[in-house]
Amino acid sequence: MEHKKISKSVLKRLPGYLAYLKNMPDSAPAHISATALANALGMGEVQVRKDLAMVSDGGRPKIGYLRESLIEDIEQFLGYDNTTDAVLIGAGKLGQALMAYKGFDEYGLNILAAFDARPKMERTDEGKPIYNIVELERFCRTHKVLMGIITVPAEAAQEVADQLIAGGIKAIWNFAPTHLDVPANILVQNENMATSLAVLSVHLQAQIKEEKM
Amino acid sequence: MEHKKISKSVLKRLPGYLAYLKNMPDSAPAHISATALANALGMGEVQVRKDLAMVSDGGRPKIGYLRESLIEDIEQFLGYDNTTDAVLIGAGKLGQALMAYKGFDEYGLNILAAFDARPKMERTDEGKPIYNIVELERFCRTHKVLMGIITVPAEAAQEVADQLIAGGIKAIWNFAPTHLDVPANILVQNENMATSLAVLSVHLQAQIKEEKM
DNA sequence: TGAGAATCGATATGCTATAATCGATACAAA
DNA sequence: TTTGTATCGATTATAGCATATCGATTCTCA
Repeated sequence: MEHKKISKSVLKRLPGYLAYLKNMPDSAPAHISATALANALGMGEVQVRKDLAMVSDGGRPKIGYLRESLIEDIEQFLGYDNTTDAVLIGAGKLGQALMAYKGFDEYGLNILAAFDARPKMERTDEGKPIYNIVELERFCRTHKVLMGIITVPAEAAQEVADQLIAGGIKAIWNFAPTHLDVPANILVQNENMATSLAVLSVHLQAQIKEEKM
Repeated sequence: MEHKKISKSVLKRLPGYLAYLKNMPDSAPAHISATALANALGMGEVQVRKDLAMVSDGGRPKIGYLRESLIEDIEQFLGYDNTTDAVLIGAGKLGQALMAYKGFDEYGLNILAAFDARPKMERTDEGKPIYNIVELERFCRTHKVLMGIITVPAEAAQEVADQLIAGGIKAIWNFAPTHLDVPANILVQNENMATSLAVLSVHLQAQIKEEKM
């Protein structure tokens, strides 16, 4: 399967399919149709079919997709088959929680080390090293790290981002609730809780208003 | 300012404006133009203007918006001015990290209590109670809680969601990497790290490929 | 007081994503 | 072998969103 240009919306849906497929019991049939997937995830069946067609060509009428190879195709497309190294900056509660999360292996993500302005310990509970932030740039360069995860307070985020970029990083996963200014070729993925909260909050307001009527 | 129908894309951008406005030093001018905002956040100026027009009408030519009242307007629109109560289920590392996050007050979110299948302590470090999950449904009903935050492992997420809904909840903030099946009037906001990772991973792959050429 | 500049708000255009439709294909059962 | 059905894949339509343009407004400065 060749890599075509893919839209971000499609890209964001793929992990959902993947998770569902992987969670199916082995006892389930070896084949699954786009229709079945759509129903299970509450989506339009056409959309699912189009999305799958972007990453795989194993779909057969009346049969569907072979689950095993579909999983493989999606994982390969998402690059989960070869691991990428990352560093995490900000060993606070959120940072520690991320370091402790086992599931990242599954996505081909390997957090090499954490950095902090004032490290409180030498290693995380999982045994990963925590360095002083002054080491950051050099570490990134020598280990050829391509991804940085920012879990520092908003005030410090921009500065950290600048150091990461100086260290040769190409992508930033930003958990700080602030906008980062970066060169065009650097990707910033904001994991901004504030935006999610906004959606929830507005929904709840509408609900309350409706109830009163 | 009346509440008009608003698209989700606009909604998701508002918190960005809000954060930027709030972070401006008091020494900055009292007025700010949509143009200035756009430049600061790296967006199109027309888009910013349209977004702001949805929630405020205080914009004056040559002057811009009065910062103070613009902040108020956005906050009111997002419902940050009146607090909503929430419960959190899953007092693991991520759950604890969220409980510890001070910033939620700012968004009008108040986490009343945490629940866990096997509580390891009676209170969080911040003094919020941790109850056994069997209490969940009753608690939600008696306290008229409208929002649930799910930070349990994927396997348990659906069951927790069902209990929340039985308890009368209207919105779910889901941190578990799985799809939740819920009635149509319940809003599920997925904070799915897997989707963000997918975007990052694909970007990095493209970068690597480019470099080799 | 009048000219100029900056900004807003509204309208119009183009694009992308989603949804709907239709024919083609492959298996199953008679 | 033939017919029916489920599913895929391609094409077309629709809708929503982003971008561009233009007139209207209001402040500043001479």
